[in-house]
Amino acid sequence: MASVSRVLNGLPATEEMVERVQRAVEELGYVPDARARSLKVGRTFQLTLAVADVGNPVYVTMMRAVEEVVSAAGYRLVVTTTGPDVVDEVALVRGMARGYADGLVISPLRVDDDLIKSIRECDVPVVVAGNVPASAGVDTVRANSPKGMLLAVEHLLATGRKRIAFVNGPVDTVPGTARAKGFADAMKANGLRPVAEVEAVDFTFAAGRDAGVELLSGLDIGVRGSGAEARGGRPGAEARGGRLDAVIAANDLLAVGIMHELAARELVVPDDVAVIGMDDSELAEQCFPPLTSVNLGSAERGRRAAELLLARIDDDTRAPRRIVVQPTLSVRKSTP
Amino acid sequence: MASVSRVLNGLPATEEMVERVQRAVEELGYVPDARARSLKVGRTFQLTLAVADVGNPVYVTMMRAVEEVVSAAGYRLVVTTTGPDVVDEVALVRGMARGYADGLVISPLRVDDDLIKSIRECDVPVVVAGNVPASAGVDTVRANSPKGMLLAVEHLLATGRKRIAFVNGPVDTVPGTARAKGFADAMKANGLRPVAEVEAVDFTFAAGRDAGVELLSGLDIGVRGSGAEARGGRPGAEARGGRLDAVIAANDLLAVGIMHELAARELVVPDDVAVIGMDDSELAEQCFPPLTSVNLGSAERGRRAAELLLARIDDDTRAPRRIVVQPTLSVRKSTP
DNA sequence: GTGAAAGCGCTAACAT
DNA sequence: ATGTTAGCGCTTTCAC
Repeated sequence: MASVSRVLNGLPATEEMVERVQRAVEELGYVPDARARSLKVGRTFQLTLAVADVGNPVYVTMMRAVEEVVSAAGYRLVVTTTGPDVVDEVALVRGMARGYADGLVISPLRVDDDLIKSIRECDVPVVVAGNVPASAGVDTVRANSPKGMLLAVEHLLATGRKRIAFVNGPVDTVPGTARAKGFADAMKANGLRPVAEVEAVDFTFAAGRDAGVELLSGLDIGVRGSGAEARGGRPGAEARGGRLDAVIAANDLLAVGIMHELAARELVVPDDVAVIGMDDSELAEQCFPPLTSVNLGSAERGRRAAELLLARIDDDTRAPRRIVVQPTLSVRKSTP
Repeated sequence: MASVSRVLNGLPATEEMVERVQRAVEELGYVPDARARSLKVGRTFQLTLAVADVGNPVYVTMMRAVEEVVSAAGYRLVVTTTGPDVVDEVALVRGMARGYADGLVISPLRVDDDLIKSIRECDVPVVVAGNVPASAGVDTVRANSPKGMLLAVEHLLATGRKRIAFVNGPVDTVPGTARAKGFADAMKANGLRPVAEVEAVDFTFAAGRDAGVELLSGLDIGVRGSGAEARGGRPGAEARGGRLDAVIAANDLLAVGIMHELAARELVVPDDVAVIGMDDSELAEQCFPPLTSVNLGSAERGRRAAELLLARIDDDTRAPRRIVVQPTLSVRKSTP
């Protein structure tokens, strides 16, 4: 009956009809079928957020922000995981054409032409929370990694640390490349040369530990007092060429992994080595000592991405926008 | 054209037809509409996992496990957040009748009659990853909290600690009540009385810190050497009635929050106070010192819940099953 | 303001 | 083996 639909959707109806419908709905426990509805009206009132790894706390921050904006606008948010491979990201974007949702916010770890093509051709609006070339012509909200790196390096410099190592994630990822370049530029701008650079296999805690092993054994400073102490120096990170003051990690999970390897070698953070993470996720606050971290604005990126998506859904003719969110530094005990 | 449908679904067709369809699909970039399909076949091939808080790492473990089982069975998994309120859980379960997915795994924080009713009456199969009364007559996979508490208490006892405090989450939650009872029983079984008990406002890190403040100021041992040291005792946690040896927290987030408050009072874990968490989440491994934690089998619970859901979808006439997963203890540096 | 009827895109049953 | 048709449950004309 069409009147049921009208009443349920708040269209004009007589008082009596409203009551009649409400009673019937109550009695039968009737709930309209969302699939049939969306088939007819062409909208699902669902939005999808796709992230690479639910275990990465940066996505928690982002999810919360997206959820807030999206639910305020009357949409349901569902989250899916893509994993680290670009083919799975592409499959997800292609799959959106099946009509699962009215829009997609995707934070891709790896980007290739296929992915960009799939986004451009996608039947539903897609906003990328991350960095894709301007030529791609898609809505994006990205962080300013280089600026963030500069904040990190200059903070270390300001607190008297010059011998800096960098632990990056895989450079074949979008954040990996951005941070590699950002780090190199930031160091150069300050007349510094890195003590060491290590590339972790991915952006996880376990990879951070492995990278820590590589970093610290590579520098031959694994055991406190192995050299510096004997020569009367402060026990700690002594490289062939000099001390290791500080480590910058490409995200918080890597930073925490490294901190564990430092501890395993009895190196104290921040006394022996300072550590800076990136993302300023909940983990930075939770870890011990609390981790100084570059806030790349994941909450704001989530919010802006969600807003962009809603705007795009509203009007598909707008020119693609590219929003950049500026970083700040959250200084904590790991770099006093 | 029905033949297209047949080819795409792998039903018998002539070679030529298959090719003809494939070419057309390729050219047009045709993707079948999942809404229309599910409207017709009555299945979405999507499953939903609902959790209270994406920021709680225990759910990360569970999500991974559920995802694995579910995707192996050819389903898409989507994750939604309910928040801590039972009314939102109820709304979510009720909403499932709209046909968003073929089944639901829900890990409810709070359970009331309304929720149980909504689950029983739900048009799609629901499996509860958590504890609901047997009388509810729903499929459940739950942890054995009491047994887990016993492992924790007996481990502390075996490592020479008797003066144990307990920080629980809200007792009006399912895990909160289970752990309160489990702790009380485990202590009694070992002839112990708790030094202190604190109820955090929820199962988060921030609540853990607040609970830590309450615990440590309540015991008047906030500052190292405030009493014990003066009397020649080991500096550390001195209660009115005696020392505080150890803290058991109802989950890892609370445990980590407490560890921060201990550190703020210059109490060293484990030397001054041992700490045990529950859930054995990734955070237990990541935190420092690494946290001894009761593994309540969240991965296995996720796996079993997913399997139960798939079985239930297959056959809706089976009697409800109630699976209990047994805990183990992951001993780490926080309780050597 | 309400009922009747068409149709969203797909698949399953039927007819060829 | 393929084309035709009905219908999944809803919303939205279109008459009245």
